[in-house]
Amino acid sequence: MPPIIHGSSEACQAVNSILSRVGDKWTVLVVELLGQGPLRFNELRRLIGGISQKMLTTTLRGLERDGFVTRTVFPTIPPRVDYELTDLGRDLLVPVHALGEWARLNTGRVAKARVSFDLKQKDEAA
Amino acid sequence: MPPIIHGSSEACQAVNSILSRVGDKWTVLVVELLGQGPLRFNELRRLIGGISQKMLTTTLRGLERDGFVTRTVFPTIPPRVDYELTDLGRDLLVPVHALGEWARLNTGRVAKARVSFDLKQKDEAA
DNA sequence: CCGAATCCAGACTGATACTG
DNA sequence: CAGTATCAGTCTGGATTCGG
Repeated sequence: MPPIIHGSSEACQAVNSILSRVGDKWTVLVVELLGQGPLRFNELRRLIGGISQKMLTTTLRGLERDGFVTRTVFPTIPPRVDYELTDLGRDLLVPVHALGEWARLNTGRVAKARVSFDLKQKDEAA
Repeated sequence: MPPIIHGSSEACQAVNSILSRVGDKWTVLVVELLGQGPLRFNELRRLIGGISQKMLTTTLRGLERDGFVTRTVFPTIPPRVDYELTDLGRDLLVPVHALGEWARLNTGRVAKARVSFDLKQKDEAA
């Protein structure tokens, strides 16, 4: 999953690496949910609603690998696995929330731009 | 390109929509470059280095559609096209820079987590 | 209950060639 | 110079099935 930028500084690669993780389909949602406290696998699954086990597993593994969440297994019957944000994960939440807040505030502007752009395209086609 | 989140509020969809644009391979790089002033197509191409014409076009069209950049065509020979950030684009740069700054500061932590994770994986395989 | 493994369709990326 | 068109390879996400 490492997008490599050739003509650019290493700092940019670092940024891109973070953005790639943050920008994928489920990561932010999972991180935000875990931000309110630890959750079990199927609790997450239910809360998200439209995610497959595979994608949830993949997402959680990625987050675990990058040190954003911990995975705790209780070897009971039935088994139980808790996921929880690390300090690093909670740290990440700060700038992510800022971007999220920006998105919430500016959805209207973006939506308007899209409509106007699409309209112009259609006109040119005619 | 609309990732749909089922079990979640509309606000989350909005956030996700922005993050999907921001998280793709070239968008941030392009936006940051344009943040320093308008650029022509091939100037961008050269500055980025590893991008194909097609991807640069696609990225710029997406940014234009969302209202983050303007596209100005000079019908001269040879033709000339300038790309420039809009107010909305410059606005977006603020939270994006915050996230970028976080990434720069925390690359080490993430890298360390990855190494330790991969090591643990390898041990378990043995 | 948690999750690994497999298979598959569709989206995304990119190299190449061509156009105004 | 600034694209568009086409085609091939890769990657992603999801359904299904199986295991601990």
